[in-house]
Amino acid sequence: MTKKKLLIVEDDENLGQILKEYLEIKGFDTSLARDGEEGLSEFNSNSYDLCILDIMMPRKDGFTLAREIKLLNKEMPVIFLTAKSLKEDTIEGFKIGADDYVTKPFSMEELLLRIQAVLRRSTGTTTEVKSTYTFGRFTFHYDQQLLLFGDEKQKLTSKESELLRLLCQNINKTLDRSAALKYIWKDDSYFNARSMDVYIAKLRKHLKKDDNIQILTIHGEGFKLVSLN
Amino acid sequence: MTKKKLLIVEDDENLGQILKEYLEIKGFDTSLARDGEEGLSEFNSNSYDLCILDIMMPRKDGFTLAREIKLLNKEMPVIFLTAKSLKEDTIEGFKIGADDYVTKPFSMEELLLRIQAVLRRSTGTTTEVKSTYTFGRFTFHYDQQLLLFGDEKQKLTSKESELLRLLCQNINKTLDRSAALKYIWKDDSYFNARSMDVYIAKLRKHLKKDDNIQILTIHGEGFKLVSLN
DNA sequence: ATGGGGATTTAACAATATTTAACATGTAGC
DNA sequence: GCTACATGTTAAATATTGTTAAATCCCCAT
Repeated sequence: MTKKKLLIVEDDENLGQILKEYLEIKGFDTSLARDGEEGLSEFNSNSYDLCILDIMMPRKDGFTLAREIKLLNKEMPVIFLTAKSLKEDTIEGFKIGADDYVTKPFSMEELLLRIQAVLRRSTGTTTEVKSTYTFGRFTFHYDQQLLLFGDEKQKLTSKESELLRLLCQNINKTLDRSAALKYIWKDDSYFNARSMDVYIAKLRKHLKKDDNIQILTIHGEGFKLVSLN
Repeated sequence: MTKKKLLIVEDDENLGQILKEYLEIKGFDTSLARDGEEGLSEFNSNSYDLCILDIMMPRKDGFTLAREIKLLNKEMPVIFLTAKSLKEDTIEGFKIGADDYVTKPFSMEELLLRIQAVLRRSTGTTTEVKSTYTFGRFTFHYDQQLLLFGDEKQKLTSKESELLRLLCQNINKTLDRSAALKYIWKDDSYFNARSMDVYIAKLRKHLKKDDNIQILTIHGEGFKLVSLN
């Protein structure tokens, strides 16, 4: 059995370091990021089995980061670290889909037990964040920003790729407008929303080669990439 | 024989986890949601054989969740978990259509027996929440928001699709106005109710191609999609 | 630094979806 | 029949999304 990969995002240097060392001794493979932004790019560049996120962090808080992580991988297990055991915080956390919640100060043993519990229950369900997607007669290489249709190659722009990836990652489910905007455009504003609409149009144009693939509009909510057959 | 799928909705992390683990050992395939909202979206995205719902939960209580589940699948077996054995609670529960009722604290064995009993009596009746409905000469693809009549394709809007799905799911039965409003419009208010009436009119217009299909008004209660022959 | 050229955003206008309003009709209870 | 209230119907008012093109931004080669 291979080592489980943990992503720790914690802005307190000391605590972060202690966590990392302790968990590595306990046989995990860990990465440490210092804030939400760094955490997201770390998450994007490697694949993990579980994320441990501090809530209060500079640049991007743990809740926001968790939402973005779940956008890419709904099943990714997340454990939050929080200073206070505020009820609202807890509720907000579980709304996002926290798998567990640890209130500081906590003992390393406690955290370890919770990590093991979460991993035990989520074994096998963990969906990797892929970089290649197949739907209908298309193959989409996110890495290379390339959309293949048979032997036709279509080069995509960065924004097109980002958006198509989110749609693929949520195939046959509704991709929330606001979540996608915050993820790709970093901000849900009027103009960004219009920009997104323009990109949806571009993607629809690319995808119209296959009738079985469609991007549906869910009015007031978002978009859904649907694949028949 | 394949594993039965159970949906557990319980906000107490400990109890939820214990239930999940115990029932999995007993050979069930289980999912655990932490509150009513999460429970509903879980229910919507997978198909289950039985739901075990706690009553007192944040965001959306078990009764409300049960009503919404029954809206999508009247036959879905439901077992309620409740802290107190309040008479009103029990009555309210059975009114909704509880199949059983377990008062905390309870033993795992007791719950297991009840689950098995409910499953035994409901075997085979479990109606899947489909995404394609056929009635009269129509075929309705909820996923694609598409209503087919022979080779005529009618594209539906999101709201039309949501409403038609509820009607289909309750075909030849009365769809409760208030329940539908809370489900689709998230809120039963005067204006939303009028909006719903407008959409009923739209659907009637679409459905008038087939005389054998009608949306009846059940005054003061709701609407009923009836299919003759 | 400068200009070309693709990528992205902004703008303007069109088309749809949804809600609100106004008025008509129907139903139940008295 | 009369009243109160629920529903039917249609159209106007809003809000959201679609579409296209111009304006801007950004990167890179010169």
